Amino acid sequence: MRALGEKLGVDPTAVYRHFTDRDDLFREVGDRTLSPVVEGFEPTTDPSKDIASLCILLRSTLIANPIGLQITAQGPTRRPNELLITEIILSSLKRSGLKVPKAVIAYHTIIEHTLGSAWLDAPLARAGDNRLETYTAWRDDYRELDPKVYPATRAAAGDLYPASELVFESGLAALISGLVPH
Amino acid sequence: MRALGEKLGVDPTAVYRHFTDRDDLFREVGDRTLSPVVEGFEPTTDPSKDIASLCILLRSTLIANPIGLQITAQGPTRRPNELLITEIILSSLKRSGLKVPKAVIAYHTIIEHTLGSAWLDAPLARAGDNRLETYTAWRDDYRELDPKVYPATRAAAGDLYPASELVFESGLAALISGLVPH
DNA sequence: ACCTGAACACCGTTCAAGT
DNA sequence: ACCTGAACACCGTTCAAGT
Repeated sequence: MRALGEKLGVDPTAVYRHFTDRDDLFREVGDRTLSPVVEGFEPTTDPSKDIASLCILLRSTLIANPIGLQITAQGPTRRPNELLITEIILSSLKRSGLKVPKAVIAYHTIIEHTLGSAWLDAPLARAGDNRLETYTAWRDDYRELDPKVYPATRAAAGDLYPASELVFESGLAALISGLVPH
Repeated sequence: MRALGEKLGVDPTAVYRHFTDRDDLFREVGDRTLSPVVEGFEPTTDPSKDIASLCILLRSTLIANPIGLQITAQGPTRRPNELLITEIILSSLKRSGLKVPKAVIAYHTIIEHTLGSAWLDAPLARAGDNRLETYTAWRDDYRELDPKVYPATRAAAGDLYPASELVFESGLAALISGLVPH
């Protein structure tokens, strides 16, 4: 709050005139950061494709600007951009032929997968270029494990931590093809 | 740290003799909290079943004691219990017939799904009994949305936020059947 | 070898007072 | 209607000093 005050050229406590507390401010800013998702989304005639492209865009947007991520774990903000994202996913699921109780489970599963992936990948993605070096260092650690205690991990060591986008998208594809009629 | 010191009847700064910093302590405690997963796991002859039961146990353990969750987002701790969980999943995937590059992607996808679900559900699960009341309050909010702007969300309002275990397990089943040979 | 205690450099937030 | 500034009640961590 002090850093924000300085950035704005204003007393740190002036913010409390406009937001009840830090989390309230974060919810508002967090929803603003989602506007590239709503604006960048391009609907097609294929509901499964729409869900996939929206989720990929949502994940990369959250990773680029993770300010809203921690607040999301406390529940839905029910603010405009978040609601529009919910609407796009639910209406796509409806278009795909899913009725309401199953569509809702599919929605929660898919959004949970997307938010979870963004949450796990955000810290490393921020690190930028040394992300690849970090992965290499981890792999080296796994390579030094005792093959008697951890044989499968030791054998897989060199292949651990592939591109996180690949992991996310392969999971997303499995979820969509498992939960959405096609 | 001050609260911990008081609990131990010791100066708050005494901890720094044994751990380099707060995160170091949390990594160690976090791995200890995973021991019920390793000890409670009961292997069968079905690799897919083993992965599912391990992940369900891991998720509920993390939710019951989420101290290690935030640290996990900064990368693997590579401590004993975490490594054993990795080993169980990778060896199950191997048993199922998956070779190394694909097995690793399946591993990351499945563990990401499990950690992500625990992260999203932990705050509400801690709230305990008013969790259901919270869900009801949220549904009421969604029911009041403008049906012209959010038709699909409005129509699904009453069914949103089903039991989080159901959401997690249906996603897990879809992932396993999509990524693991059977 | 381990712990203490003062201190540093921070936090989010409240509230009376200002303009 | 909005901002200021002092103050409260906290943080994690360091480091010289103690036993």
